Amino acid sequence: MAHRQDQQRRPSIHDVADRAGVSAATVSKVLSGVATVKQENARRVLDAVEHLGYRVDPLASDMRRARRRIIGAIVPEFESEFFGQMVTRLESLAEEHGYTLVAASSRESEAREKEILARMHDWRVAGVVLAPVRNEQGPAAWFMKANGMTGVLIDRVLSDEVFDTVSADSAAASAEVARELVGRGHRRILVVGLGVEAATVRARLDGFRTAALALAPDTRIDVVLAESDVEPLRARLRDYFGAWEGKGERPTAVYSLFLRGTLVVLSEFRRRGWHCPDDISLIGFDDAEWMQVTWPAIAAVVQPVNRIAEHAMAALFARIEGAQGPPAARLQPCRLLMRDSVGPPAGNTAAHEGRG
Amino acid sequence: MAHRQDQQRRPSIHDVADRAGVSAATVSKVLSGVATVKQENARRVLDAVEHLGYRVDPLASDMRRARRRIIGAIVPEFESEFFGQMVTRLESLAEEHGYTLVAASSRESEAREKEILARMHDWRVAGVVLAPVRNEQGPAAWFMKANGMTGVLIDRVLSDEVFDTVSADSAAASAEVARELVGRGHRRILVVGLGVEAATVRARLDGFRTAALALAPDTRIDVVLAESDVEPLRARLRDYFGAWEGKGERPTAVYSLFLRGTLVVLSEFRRRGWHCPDDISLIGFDDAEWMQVTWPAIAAVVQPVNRIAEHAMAALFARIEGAQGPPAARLQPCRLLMRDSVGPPAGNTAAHEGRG
DNA sequence: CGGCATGAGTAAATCGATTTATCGAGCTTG
DNA sequence: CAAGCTCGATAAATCGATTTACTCATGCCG
Repeated sequence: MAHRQDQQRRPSIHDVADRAGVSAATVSKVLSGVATVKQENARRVLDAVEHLGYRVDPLASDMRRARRRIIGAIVPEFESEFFGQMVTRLESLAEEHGYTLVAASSRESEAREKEILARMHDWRVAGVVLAPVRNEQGPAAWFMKANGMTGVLIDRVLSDEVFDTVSADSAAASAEVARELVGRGHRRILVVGLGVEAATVRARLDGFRTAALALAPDTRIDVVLAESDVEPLRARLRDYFGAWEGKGERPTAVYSLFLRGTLVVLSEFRRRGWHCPDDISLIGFDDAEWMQVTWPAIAAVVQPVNRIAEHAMAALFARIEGAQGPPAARLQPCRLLMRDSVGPPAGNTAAHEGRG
Repeated sequence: MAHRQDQQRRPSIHDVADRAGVSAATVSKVLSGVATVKQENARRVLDAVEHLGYRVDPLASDMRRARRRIIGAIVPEFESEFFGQMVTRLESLAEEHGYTLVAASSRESEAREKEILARMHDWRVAGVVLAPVRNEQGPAAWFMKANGMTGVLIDRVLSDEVFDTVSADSAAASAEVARELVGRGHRRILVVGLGVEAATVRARLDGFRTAALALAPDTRIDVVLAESDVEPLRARLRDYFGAWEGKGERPTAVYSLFLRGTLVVLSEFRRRGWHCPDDISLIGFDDAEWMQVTWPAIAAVVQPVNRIAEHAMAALFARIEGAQGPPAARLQPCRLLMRDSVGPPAGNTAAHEGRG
């Protein structure tokens, strides 16, 4: 009668112990599968658990151990398909290992990124999967190092001398894009990139440039850099294409290094009345569901989201379980999805002038 | 010398107490802003906190109270813009109240939904924001009721006799769509809907039908229902339009009740070489960034994501703080974004009057 | 038979904070 | 001067589980 748990209070391990006529320690042993418990007692404990609907309180359970059964994930945003899928996959993997995933979005702010990390440190997470806003040199990664946290960096990152990194092989994918475009005869190509100092984005550009020039040294590559916001980018593109007005030789193909860039480029084409691939070819880094239904469908580099998530978690759990050795920098291959937006250069046969 | 925290161990409240020459209880009081502490001691405590870089362990701090400072959020998926934005906003709001948001995705499975809920119950979350897979009658909502959990239901939900609900006013938005289409002269309209028993989706259909028939009783409305998967839906649409082959009077407008439906409809148009709005008009429930850059831009109903999140959190915190009273069912108005995909019926350039 | 290993179980310490009950000092009041 | 009160501070209980250290049998062996 001393313990009544039928009201609001959830049953605790002591309620189970009382009902089974054993001590709390024994209950704990049964539930954690320690062998040194009499059959009879184990049965009584399990009966009591069943009857009371007892479930371990993960918070209390984690109290005693230095690292809790929680994995933190930090992504720049939840809104994109890429990070949405990423978080989903990370969540599954964490659960499979008996961990709870706590995800947070840095909203493209390094300050916030560090704050979140500090909070996760407060939570004594066992490990963190960090997709940094900029690159591996940000304050967040620094914080993780300074506090001896266990973590893995993904996506906008190439390698690090403390943490394992996993990302898409941007350079290789870009080289393949170069092969496709140059191979079809394009010699004037516009690359739309992010102004951010992300190592990955730089790799996308360099990979493309190197491969294109190797295939055809006379290839002329223009680069327009912009922030990720729609409006400034739109303005810069307008200026860029405006400058070609009247002159004959504008680019015959555009390679956008990031998703929103592809979106804005496409809408600029529409504004000018240009059609792919007749007037100009378009290919983008990063795929999205809508790209199949635009007219025409847009060719794209598909990032191996799932494989990145899987390798990141594998590396993280290895470190959590004490794996030593130098940090590994892993690159996952992308898939190039050619669609109707890419064709041979427009001006090859007849002069093609879009009106601006 | 007894306590050394400089190694790996984070400083605990006792380390702070030692350094400040007071007891742990006093430190706790200072940090929680209780007034009955001497100035001098408070200063010493704060100095020690500063010097040691002490931060409260939220897990330990939450141990004693029945409800922890955690809010759970469950959404069907992370990949869509809608739920991505939703989680982002919920996260901000939770943080503003000093709570941590733990988000999980049910991946459109009611079984998983219930599992997640059980886990959150284990975590003794203070409250849950649940966007159910189907509607308010699922096993998850039932579980919440059975366990006396505090929660708010959002999105695919109209009202509930236990929990507050917040969702977009689908019916009103659909009525407005009807006004736009019927007003432009459309009398044969195809509605593409989900087969799921979601109250909201039903409301979208009913709202549209009622309004359309009220405006023009001779309006003919066809309905194609499908699951959310792309392929079956594509097949059903192919069949539907195929049946009109040769016959003259196929629908002049399509209203899709969900985002992926809009996507598939558009790609079916493309396959048939139909162009919006000349050959057929298209408008969809739910907006996405890509809809501005398709050719033409697609008209859409914009859901008030942020407002839904805000009202949901407000209601939730009110309940957490003990607000009584009957559950409220709140509907947030949508915004209709007319774009180029909607025009007068094909072959009816002049008259906005129906044929009667 | 004494000594030692082994098996089964439990009391109590522990994790890091919060909260309750208590205590001592200083001050007022009858 | 004793009783009563206030203020500030603290020891100890508490939250719910895990783990350590210890007890008590029992069994085996020399």
